[in-house]
Amino acid sequence: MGGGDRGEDRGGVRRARGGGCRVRARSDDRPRPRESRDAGRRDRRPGPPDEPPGTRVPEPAARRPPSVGPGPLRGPFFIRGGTSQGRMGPEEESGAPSDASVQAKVLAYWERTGVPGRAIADRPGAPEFWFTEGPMTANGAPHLGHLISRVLKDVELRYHRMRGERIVSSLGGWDCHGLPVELEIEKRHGLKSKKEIEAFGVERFCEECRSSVLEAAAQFTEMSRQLGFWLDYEHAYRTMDPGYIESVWWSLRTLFDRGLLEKGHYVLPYCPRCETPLSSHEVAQGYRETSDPSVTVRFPLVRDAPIARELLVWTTTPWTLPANLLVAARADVEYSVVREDDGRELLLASAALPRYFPHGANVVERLHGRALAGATYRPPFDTPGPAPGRYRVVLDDSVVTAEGTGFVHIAPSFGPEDQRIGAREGVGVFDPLDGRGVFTDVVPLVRGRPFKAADPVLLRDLADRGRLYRSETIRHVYPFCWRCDTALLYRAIDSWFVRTSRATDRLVRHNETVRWVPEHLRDGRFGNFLTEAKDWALSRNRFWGTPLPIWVCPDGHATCVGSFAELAERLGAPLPEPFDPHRVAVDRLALRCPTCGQPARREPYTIDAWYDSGSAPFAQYHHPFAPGPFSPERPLDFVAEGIDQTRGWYYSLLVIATLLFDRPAYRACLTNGHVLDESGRKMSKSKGNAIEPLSLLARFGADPVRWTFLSIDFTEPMRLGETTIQRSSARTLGTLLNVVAFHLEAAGTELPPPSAGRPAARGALDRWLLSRLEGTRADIEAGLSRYELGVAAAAVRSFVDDLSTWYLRRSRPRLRAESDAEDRRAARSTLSYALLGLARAIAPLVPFTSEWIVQEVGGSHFASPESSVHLSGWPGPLAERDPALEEGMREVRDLVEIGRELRQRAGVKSRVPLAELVVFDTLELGEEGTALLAAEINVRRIVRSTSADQSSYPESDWVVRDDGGVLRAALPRRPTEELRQDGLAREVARRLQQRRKELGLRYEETVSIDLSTTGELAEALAPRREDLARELLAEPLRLTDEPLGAGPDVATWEFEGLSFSARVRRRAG
RNA sequence: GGGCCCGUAGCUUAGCCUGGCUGGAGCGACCGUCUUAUAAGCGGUAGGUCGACGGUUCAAAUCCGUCCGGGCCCA
Repeated sequence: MGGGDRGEDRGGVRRARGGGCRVRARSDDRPRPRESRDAGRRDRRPGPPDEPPGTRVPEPAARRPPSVGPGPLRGPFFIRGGTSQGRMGPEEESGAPSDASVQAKVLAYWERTGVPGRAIADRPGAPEFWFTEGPMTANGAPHLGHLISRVLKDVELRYHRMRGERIVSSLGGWDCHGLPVELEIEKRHGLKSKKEIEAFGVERFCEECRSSVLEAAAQFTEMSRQLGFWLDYEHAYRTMDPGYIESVWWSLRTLFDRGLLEKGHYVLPYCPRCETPLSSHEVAQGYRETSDPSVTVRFPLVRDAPIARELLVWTTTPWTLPANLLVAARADVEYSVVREDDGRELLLASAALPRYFPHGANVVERLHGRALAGATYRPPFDTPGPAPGRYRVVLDDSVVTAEGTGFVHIAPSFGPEDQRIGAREGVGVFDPLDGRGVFTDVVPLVRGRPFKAADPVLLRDLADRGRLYRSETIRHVYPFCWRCDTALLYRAIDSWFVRTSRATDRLVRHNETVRWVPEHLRDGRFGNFLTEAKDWALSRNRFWGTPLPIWVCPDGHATCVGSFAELAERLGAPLPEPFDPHRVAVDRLALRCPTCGQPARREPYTIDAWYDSGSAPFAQYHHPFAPGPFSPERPLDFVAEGIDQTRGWYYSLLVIATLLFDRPAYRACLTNGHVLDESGRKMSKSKGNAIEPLSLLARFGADPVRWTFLSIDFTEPMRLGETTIQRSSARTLGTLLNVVAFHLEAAGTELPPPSAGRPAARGALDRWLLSRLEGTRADIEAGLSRYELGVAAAAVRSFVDDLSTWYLRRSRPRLRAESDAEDRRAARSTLSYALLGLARAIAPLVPFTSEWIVQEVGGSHFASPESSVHLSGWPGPLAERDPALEEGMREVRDLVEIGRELRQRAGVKSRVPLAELVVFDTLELGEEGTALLAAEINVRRIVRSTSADQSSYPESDWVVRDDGGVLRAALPRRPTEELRQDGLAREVARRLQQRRKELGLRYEETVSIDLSTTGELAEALAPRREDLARELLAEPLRLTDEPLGAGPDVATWEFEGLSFSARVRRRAG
């Protein structure tokens, strides 16, 4: 869409392939041009582009960032029914995979097996979810704004697809027409004006526009591919296609017949460089602060009196003074006559006196505006020449005194109010500018000067003639062309209008039915805009756009053509084959006026490209000329774009739906804020702080980027940088990947089979995890159903946290070979089940990570498309919720925290066991809860006490947690001697484990250990030698009091005044 | 000049609609800690006029008003 890439460079990477012309008459069934077929076939090739078919992606290749930037044209990448090429070879050795390697692997799998095409395949008969992709401006390079709204759309579309719904439609879309594209071509050929374009050749110019669009589309498609944004790009709609244009014509004809499309001569914002008027919503995109003259000019009254009187008139546009025809005053405003030292008298509003005479003025008379009505004056320049009624003071209520002098200079060509007043007074118009905003011969003084450049010359002339009272410069906000950044001017011009002002109440009413996210937009920014809706200036004096299908005969009868068939009929001849309904081809066609029979010529306009994009819901189906699922009664269920589209696509969609079908355009509207850099500044190429989507995706992978957008509040302006992405993705996605990696490694070949189903979990920890899993699934479902994506993300974050820091932490021994077989199986199947369930529930959010988990934990290892999570349905309830259990576990975890605090206060490290923890008056923890608590804080037993009597726990022997007089728990200050020795053994074991790790030993590898120590430590170790050996997988573990001597495999440790040394050796074999 | 949004610890923020528990949490800092998944986890410490002022109320981060600051949009 047009609004997307304001301020971005348009110098996209140019690819050598020319744009094949796809244009043909609608009856034409010839195959597509070669180029797009080639592009398609390319991607049909199995495996990643750089690999021969069917080979495994080697590790190093997976670590390399996916290729971006200049490269071969990829073309549409979602090919339906792609072939499967067998499985990918064995899994990586060990350790958690990086996001980038996950992404590369999953992407290759999808493209090899055609999963995306199958996932988005049409499902006739299924419940429908109506959506339309806002057509992307096929121009310039994608930026972060494109990226984020595509993430939001993709999440919702995936969710609804998983629910079994039929997405109407899943087509991608390209906004092909309009100034952005034209500017690109102008730049490429150094064209400076419309005249030069005409000399260049309009047909050739349009042809270049067309191919430029096709080239730019490739970059956007690549971004979507890397992001995992699944739409049907192969059949993407394009606003320049003949069928699309015919649908737009049909809609314009409908409006024309209803009297809602009319020609007028009104003052409109006008870009002198582009030589075309702009619509108010385009102007809205281009305001910025600038410096302008602020001048006050003397307008001498023509009067029959000895004392000269002069009106003071203020303006910020001196260049409009040569077009002055009237001065407006207000009847009920009081004006003062101020006598100057030289005897001349000045008139200005009394309210303006402080601004002009801060130190007081010699006011000789006061009068009201009405007394001045009809007074004549000498104009600042005499260019327009005399005519009846000119150069008079007229009265108008639009005059204000908050700024200026209370006298308003009226140039009917150059302002909406001016035009109205001029028309009322019948003084005609006078426009001394040509189409480029350059003064013509009628003002010799500034002939040939662009309007702004005339200011200094005109001011100097006024000063020379003593007519300039005051000249200053002000900073104020002024509109500039949103595309070429030229200062706009307001001028009267012929234009075709869509009469939106006649539908204001319906626009407002329809908007009230929309679910806006964030909600405040409905009645706030967007709602306000609707209530002041002005007529939509539709026509553009340009080349590359949908031609306005209106022909006018010399008598002024206008004929609006609503289809190609009608055009042929009115032409009395078949249309040329192939027919390209763009300028030149269409301009050539002269109709016979149906009213008077005279030849009629087409109005030489194109239409606002925003009208094209607002027609997308029906025009993408070539409605009403081709059969399709579109229904005039049904609004879209969902659209999502950036906040800038409140004045862009959201608006044009609503206007067109209202005028054409008298219904809202969409039911829900998800809107994201702008992306700022890390210090809160706007991103722009010129500032060098812009982040390119493709490089971002290459560096971090799609899911970390997606996750970041979902985790921050995307409805407000977002600060975003690399650290933001690193942090938010490491925290949740990184943790999740590590949980999976741990599970896979610990389970090894004993990974539960994929068909295992819901485990019959008996243990509290397992049941707790499943209960939490189901709660999470339900929260995600609720969030996505209400378009509250942040709610879904928060639920995932909290679950992953619990999964990692509590379930896995407490289950590590169970998951390894250390526990009994049944418990081990229970833990593994529970974890597998939870990971697979979670993966399905987060598939819409992080499709790559989700797919990887399902493939690896599910055991299908990227073998077939059938196993893809994205072809599975949205999960129903995954387990029983058990609120009491969740609450009990909360209590256990609270007590763990308390226990740790008590340990810290007692100064006893966790690895030194203590005899007991006494807990008071808490929930029933159950046997398992008690065991978890005891294990986690390393006490031999938990004692539950109901007598909260502090005196039983003297401070000399106990540390006590006391919450405002209520005892929670008590812990002995010191271990018993035996426990202390246990602790010492732990110290030794911990250090030797560390040593094992340093030596790079795997868990199951056995070692031989010679351990030398004396005294207290030897005493502690001797009786615990067997346990120690088992734990360290040491065969043998030899204890000695002889020094071990030196050697590279001997290490010595000291702690708490004790020391030992050990020789740890890997056992051969 | 108008409209909308935002303002809570150095940073990111929850809580505000529907007033009441000691204003929670994450990052960062510091001290300590964890028998080997993690850029991790855990305990503790420091860090808050909840933008300012006024009002309503027994009670205000929360409701109302005014103002200040920032952002976006419009004129």
